[in-house]
Amino acid sequence: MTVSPTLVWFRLDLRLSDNPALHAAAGRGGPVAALFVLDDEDAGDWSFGGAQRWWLHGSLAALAEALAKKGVALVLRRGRAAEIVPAVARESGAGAVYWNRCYEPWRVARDRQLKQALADEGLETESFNAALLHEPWTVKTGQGGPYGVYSPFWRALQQREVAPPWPTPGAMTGVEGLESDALEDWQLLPTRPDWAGGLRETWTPGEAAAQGRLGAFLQHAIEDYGEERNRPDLESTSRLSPHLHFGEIGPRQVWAATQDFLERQGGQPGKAGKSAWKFLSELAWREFSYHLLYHHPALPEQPWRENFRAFPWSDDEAAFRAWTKGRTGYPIVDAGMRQLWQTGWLHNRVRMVVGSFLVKDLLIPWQRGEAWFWDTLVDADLANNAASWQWVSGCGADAAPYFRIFNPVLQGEKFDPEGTYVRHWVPELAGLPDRWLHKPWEAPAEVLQDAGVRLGDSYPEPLVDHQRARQKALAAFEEIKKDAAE
DNA sequence: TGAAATGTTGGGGCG
DNA sequence: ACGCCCCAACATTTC
Repeated sequence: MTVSPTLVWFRLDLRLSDNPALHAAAGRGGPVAALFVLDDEDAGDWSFGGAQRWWLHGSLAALAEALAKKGVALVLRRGRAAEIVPAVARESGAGAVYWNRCYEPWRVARDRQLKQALADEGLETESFNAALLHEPWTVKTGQGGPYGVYSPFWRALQQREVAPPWPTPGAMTGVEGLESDALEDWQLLPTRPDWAGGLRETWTPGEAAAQGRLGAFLQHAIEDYGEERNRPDLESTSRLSPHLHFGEIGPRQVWAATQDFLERQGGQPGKAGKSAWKFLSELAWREFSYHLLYHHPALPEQPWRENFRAFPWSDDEAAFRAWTKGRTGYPIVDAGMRQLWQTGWLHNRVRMVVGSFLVKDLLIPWQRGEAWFWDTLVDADLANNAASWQWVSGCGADAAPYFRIFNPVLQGEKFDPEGTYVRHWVPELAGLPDRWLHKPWEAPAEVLQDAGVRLGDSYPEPLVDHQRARQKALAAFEEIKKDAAE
């Protein structure tokens, strides 16, 4: 008796290893069809941003090639998943449709309906966990609710066993004759202008590159991660975020590989061991964000702390534009915003600095920063992006206290002490001595002249005075504190 | 996963 | 020798 084909619907799980849906499809025994749907219409405000589209192109090309080697063609379709998935299931004669779960609210709602619709057509459906260490509904406090504070969440996570990764399927039988869009026709790559040069230089999308990143990190950087992770001038972080976002590598794989590293250390509580656990705790922040989003679907739009709805934001369009362009006059902020624009990525420490600056120095709503990051980050991830902006704004779950305002000068001096980061991304300041690099407006006129810096001309004057901006922010926060008390 | 303001301490200069 | 002041260094609290 022949087994009917299985349709695997790929989404943010663009890998063959540790892919439970694909693994189950291969194990079911019949032919396997693979589908990716460009579902912009379903996504509303949260369809893939520009940098993500660039990445998606490369990732889909890599996935198609890897699947082809296993005997399976990747079918590309564009439109509403609720129509396309059942249609491709019919076209392929599938008896079952498998996919890995996503946690964006719009996907959760859509997929639930879709699953019912497929079942109504008599198809077997099953969804799997490929994106998280643990499902959001399985991690509960002693009270039985979801965690709202990171530290106890992380403690709870450490008590749990992480499931091992699934093996990569061997050769499969494909389904012939399914029509597919051409990837090029989706026009995911920018053309006029082609702003993706820096992205191409910086990144290689795809599962193989993701594994390469992880391997290189474990080999060269993880030992010093604890001490150097906050240094944007060093290559001290894993840079796995876009690979994780698109599911080119899964968190269980990262967890398992890091545990292997820990075992090779012989379980010693030394620097390397502490660093490795620090790295895992960052993976747990990703997990925490996903759980928050799952339990609070309004996270990307609404402040978690409700009194922040009354916050007296400013709507200074010119200031927002200066921030996006990296022309605020604060070197560490500008360096970060330019790194983001050119490479589609930003060091986490600098994300906090530029985020604090937008929200607290410029008093611009965090949702605007969130939207800019959504469009420009290759790793733009609904859960991480929303949770992190709420964190830095002081309105999120377990957020930084509202009065925690980053001083961009001190942050620059502390985390870019030799100024290599600023000099690289803000070359017009490269000639300044270290002493003035992070605060050029305080430099004596002759120092500026020697460095070829003309403030207000070759490099902007500070957009705001940080000390005064800080006082304004604190006063604004006092306003909503009163509101909360009433 | 801050920074600034304020408080405390202790060494050294000096009358 | 002693008390006084200054102030850097560190600690605590406040925003």
